[in-house]
Amino acid sequence: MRWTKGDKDPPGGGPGEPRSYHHGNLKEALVRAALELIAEKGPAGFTFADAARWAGVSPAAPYRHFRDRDELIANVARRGFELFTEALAKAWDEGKPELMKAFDRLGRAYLDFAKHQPAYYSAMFEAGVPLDAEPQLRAASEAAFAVLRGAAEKIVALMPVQGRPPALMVALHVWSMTHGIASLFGRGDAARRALPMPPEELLEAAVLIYLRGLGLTGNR
Amino acid sequence: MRWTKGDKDPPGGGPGEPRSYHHGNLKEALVRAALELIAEKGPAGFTFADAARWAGVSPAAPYRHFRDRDELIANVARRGFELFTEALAKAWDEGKPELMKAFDRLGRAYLDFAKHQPAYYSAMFEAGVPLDAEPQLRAASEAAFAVLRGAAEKIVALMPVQGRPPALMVALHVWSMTHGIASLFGRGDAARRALPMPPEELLEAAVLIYLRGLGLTGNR
DNA sequence: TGTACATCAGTGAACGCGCGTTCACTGATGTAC
DNA sequence: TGTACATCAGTGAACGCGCGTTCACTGATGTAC
Repeated sequence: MRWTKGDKDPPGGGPGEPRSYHHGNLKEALVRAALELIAEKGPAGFTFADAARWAGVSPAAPYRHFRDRDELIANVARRGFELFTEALAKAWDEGKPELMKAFDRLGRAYLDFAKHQPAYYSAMFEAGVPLDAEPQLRAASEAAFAVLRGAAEKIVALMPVQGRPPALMVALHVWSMTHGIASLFGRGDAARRALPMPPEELLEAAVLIYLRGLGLTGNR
Repeated sequence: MRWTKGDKDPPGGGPGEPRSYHHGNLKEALVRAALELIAEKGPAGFTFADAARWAGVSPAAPYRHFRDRDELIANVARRGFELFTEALAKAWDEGKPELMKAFDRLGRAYLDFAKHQPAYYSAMFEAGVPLDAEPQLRAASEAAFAVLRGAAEKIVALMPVQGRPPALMVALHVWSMTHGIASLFGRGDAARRALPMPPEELLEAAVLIYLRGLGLTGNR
């Protein structure tokens, strides 16, 4: 799931670099352009022509790779979900070595992604991309949620069978809380509010209180 | 805090209606146009000229009332926060007659606003309006949060002094959770996910579990 | 190894369009007397 | 009550601009023989 420029990329992956008549990697360059431009001005803040300009090609060139701007953004969203899934799965690491610690890592990984990949996050959650705008987009989005849900299942299994809450509900609660914190406070963005504590701590406290409410003491 | 068309409005408040040379209520009509258009196509989905067309005036007319599109949206956001504050305060009703029930009403009012005033909600939270884009915008936004915070203070006061959590933190948690649910599931929008239960119930369950985690039993 | 050819990614010029913004203007309204 | 005038909200024509999209084209690359 590479999204940074690799060693073997030909020249021309970024603005201003000289290149031959054929770009050689324009599709990737357009995705990178979209990421740069979204990060700068939001998902609505750039045009197809902007992306072409950023990649150093003529305004007609992107049509060889994407039908239109929406298809480009949907592609970015799909890649975003794939990276997101990977990041979450890595943080969760199947709950090893200790479920509660792993669950905390999972939440932090979520916030971390929103903070450090704001362009992907924006394309995934804020650009209004319909989930059927691109093959595999829905599947990629579901895969990300599946990590959360799998974690919730293991957490819930710590509880006695009677009164055990549905894992799906727990997953939705944690997702909502985390997404809410990420949206309201997670980015350095001028429209957001200031916080008296880092978002990671706000989230950690919330999850601890929530899990205590479910009857988990948090010390195992 | 009127935002619907009142009895005394002159003709011309909406598209297609005949009117005299002077519109008479163009500023309000432009705000309504923005709301309609945001609801239809999102906060980035309309232009200043669109708003003028919707209100039935020439494209130059809006300049008598707003410097540019951003000022129009910021105005919508401020009005949104004012309505939001009013709706939340009314639902909370100072915790009467019973704190827990009132707190539940507060959460529902939040979701209700996001659902039934998606255009305002969008302008307030998703349009990227800087809080200093309009006089009173920041104050209006803080007033809304103050309702939540005041409620959290009363809830926290139910607990014994030792181990009482900061009310600010509780307010932030509830705000994040509610905003998260509203963003992910709260609107009928195609980009959003389906839910196995109504968002109101999802929120209610989350808040109950959370408050239980704080040591509140929920039966008083 | 060299040559001919097919493929295909990117060019650049062109188009119609709608937007943002300005301007001198005009017509409705309100008010002083 | 009527009239003259000031005010001001909205007009409509105009402008430059950048966008999305198309098109016949061109030049680089790969491959069959």
